[in-house]
Amino acid sequence: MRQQLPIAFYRQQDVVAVAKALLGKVLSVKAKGGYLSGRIVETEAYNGIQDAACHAYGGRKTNRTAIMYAPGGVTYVYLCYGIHRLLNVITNQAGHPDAVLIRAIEPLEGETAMQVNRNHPKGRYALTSGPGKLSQALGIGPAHNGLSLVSTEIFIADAPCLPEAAIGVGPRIGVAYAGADAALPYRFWEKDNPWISR
DNA sequence: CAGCAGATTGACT
DNA sequence: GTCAATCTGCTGC
Repeated sequence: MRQQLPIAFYRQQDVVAVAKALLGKVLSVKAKGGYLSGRIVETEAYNGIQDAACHAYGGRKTNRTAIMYAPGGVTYVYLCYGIHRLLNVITNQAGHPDAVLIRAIEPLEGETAMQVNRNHPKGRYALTSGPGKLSQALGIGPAHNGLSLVSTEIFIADAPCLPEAAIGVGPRIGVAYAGADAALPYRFWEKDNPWISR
């Protein structure tokens, strides 16, 4: 197993740089019978209080989003549409509610267990190719909200950054309501990887 | 307190 | 292509 990313990685101030750097790294979650893990192949950056697409836009703070104001290096698991859980990584210093949404991974360890979690084996690439799908596949739930990423429960292992030429860049998904901020190129993915979302 | 929309997905026309 | 599922939180009465 590779080494965990240090806490300093998450506390960088440029959330966009962190979102790009996370591509190719390996997300691991402890589960019954061992770890479930996968390469991160798609991310989105949410740039704190100045980003209209971010839950903490304008300094909003609720029970749900309070964890975003913690120092970087913890998880933020958000329940979307009352059904789907979206896994975020909180970045930057305390009081700066920046986050990186993990949108898709490529399974490495425990793919069979992920299929059991998903209970919907319709096509191999449907397993983890979306933020709600990957959370379900990894068994991520409310109990995973606010956990430290420097732990044995859930962590991200280091790996070489992708070459610039292998990274696709574009606007984020599902944030059309955010006005001008919806067009920002804050979504990153590994080109030609079949596990990215649609 | 009611109504509504949302960082999604899967089933159906 | 459309639409429902179902919880959080914002807006307005």
